[in-house]
Amino acid sequence: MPHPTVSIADLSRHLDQTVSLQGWVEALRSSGKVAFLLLRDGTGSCQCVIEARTEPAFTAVAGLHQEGSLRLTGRARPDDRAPGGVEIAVETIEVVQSAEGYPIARKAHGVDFLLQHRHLWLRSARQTAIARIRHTVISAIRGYFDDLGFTLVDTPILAPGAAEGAGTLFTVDYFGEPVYLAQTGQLYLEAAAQALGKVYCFGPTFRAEKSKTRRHLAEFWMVEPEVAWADLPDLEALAEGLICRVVERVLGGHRADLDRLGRDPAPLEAIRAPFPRVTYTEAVEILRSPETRATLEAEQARDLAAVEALRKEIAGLDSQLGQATKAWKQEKLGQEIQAAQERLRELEMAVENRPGHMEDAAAFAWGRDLGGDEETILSRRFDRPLVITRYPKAAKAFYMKSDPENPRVALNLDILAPEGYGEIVGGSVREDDLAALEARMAEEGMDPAPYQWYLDLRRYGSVPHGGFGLGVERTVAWICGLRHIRETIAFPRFMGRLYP
RNA sequence: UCCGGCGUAGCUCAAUGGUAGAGCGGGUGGCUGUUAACCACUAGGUUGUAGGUUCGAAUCCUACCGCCGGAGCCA
Repeated sequence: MPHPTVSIADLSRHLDQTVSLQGWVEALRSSGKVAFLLLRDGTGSCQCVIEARTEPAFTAVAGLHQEGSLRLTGRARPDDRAPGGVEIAVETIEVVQSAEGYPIARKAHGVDFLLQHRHLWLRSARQTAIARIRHTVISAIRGYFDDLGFTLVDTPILAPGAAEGAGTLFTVDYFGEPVYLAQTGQLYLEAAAQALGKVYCFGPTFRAEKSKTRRHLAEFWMVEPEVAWADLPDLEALAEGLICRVVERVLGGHRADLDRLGRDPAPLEAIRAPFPRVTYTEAVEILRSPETRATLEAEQARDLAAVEALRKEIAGLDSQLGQATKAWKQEKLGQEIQAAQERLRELEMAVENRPGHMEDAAAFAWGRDLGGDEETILSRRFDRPLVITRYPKAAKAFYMKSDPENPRVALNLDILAPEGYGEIVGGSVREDDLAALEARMAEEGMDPAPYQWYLDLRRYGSVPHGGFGLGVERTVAWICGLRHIRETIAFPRFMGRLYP
């Protein structure tokens, strides 16, 4: 076969040439005189035209189904009627496998069905767009730290004990001993930071929390930098630069993918340093402030108007439904109505809950940890990620260093993604003084014996240091504008889901 | 663990106490430079499970199972 095999992404460089493509059937329409095969190969999609006089190709295409695999050869030519502007005039087809009975149709499906067929769902245009963006997010993260002179250090996944709450860990049998799947590499990374200065780890982490929400997974990926000699402003700047770099790389290379996901790029274009920074104490004041009350009242008014608008929209769709003649158009309208009703339910719930949120916010007591509702209220007041620092010490982990200017608070930071996507970064300056750390561990009732190696880090050349973790899936969900975190990873693991 | 919602054809959904249906997908035939093509025909069901009420249950009641969302907790 003298013709070059090319990928669809490269097709525009082969106009008016005869080329071979190999891939899968994305869509197929065939008839007495002509067949249209939308071929996808992982790099893109291309319409391939098979005319009835082109035998045996025309007969062969009749045996194909959605997601059937094939090789074909034909001439690449520009045509305005083809999606993408280029199509293949097919000369020969080799069906590799017909894919009869492919279960996922080109229509709406329920989430559970799609997750049960996740191994096939991955092929869809939407899922491949997310996968490509996730890849860029990860490579941008690695590039950012590599460019800054960080060294990657892989930390163990099998860990002897809990760094934080032990109830949230998965237990594994380790030669007869119970050990846990790591929920962070941090403690090990602190050791590495004293060896190499600037380090990061990047791997899967595990939480056995029985959370069934669209923000939670039992297995997710987290990047954790740890920096010797760093203070809190250093960490804020490091995290800020990281998020900017990631957003910039996605915007730079994935306009078409974002468009395919229906993601408005405008909120992402607004992501620039400096991010707004508040302390926990200021956040509490913001929550209690009349301005927040006014913002919430404005949101309430806006949502009430949106509820009215949606009701009208649904009524309009209903009347269209009455007039629609084609059955499949009725079906499509019916699905639009359902989607609108779902949005309506969400809005109505927001409207119903808001008075309670307003009361909670107005009465928020210093010392409580910020809950999801408070985070949402705070992040909605800014168009960029919000950096919140210096939480009450009591609400935070034992290894966090106290603020020397106010021992009631820790030198920590959380970063909330905009648009209600929640916490994407959590980190702190670590307690580097041996006596203070031992005292804090005693307060928590921790047995110091298994932590002797960790305490050694304070005995031998202890320095100020700190780090943070950034959750990949939440970041991808935010950047892609996804309703659900489960789409951000190829094979999600969460309560009740182990297949496929 | 708690609160709320939902389980009907392979899929998405109708049927609100009285003969279980439609679209998509599958199959057969026709037809068209098609864009979720179109037209005709066709196959496809223990209405999640178990019990109860009733002349009669997809529909009402009870329990269980499964799924979804939220709270708590977190990235």
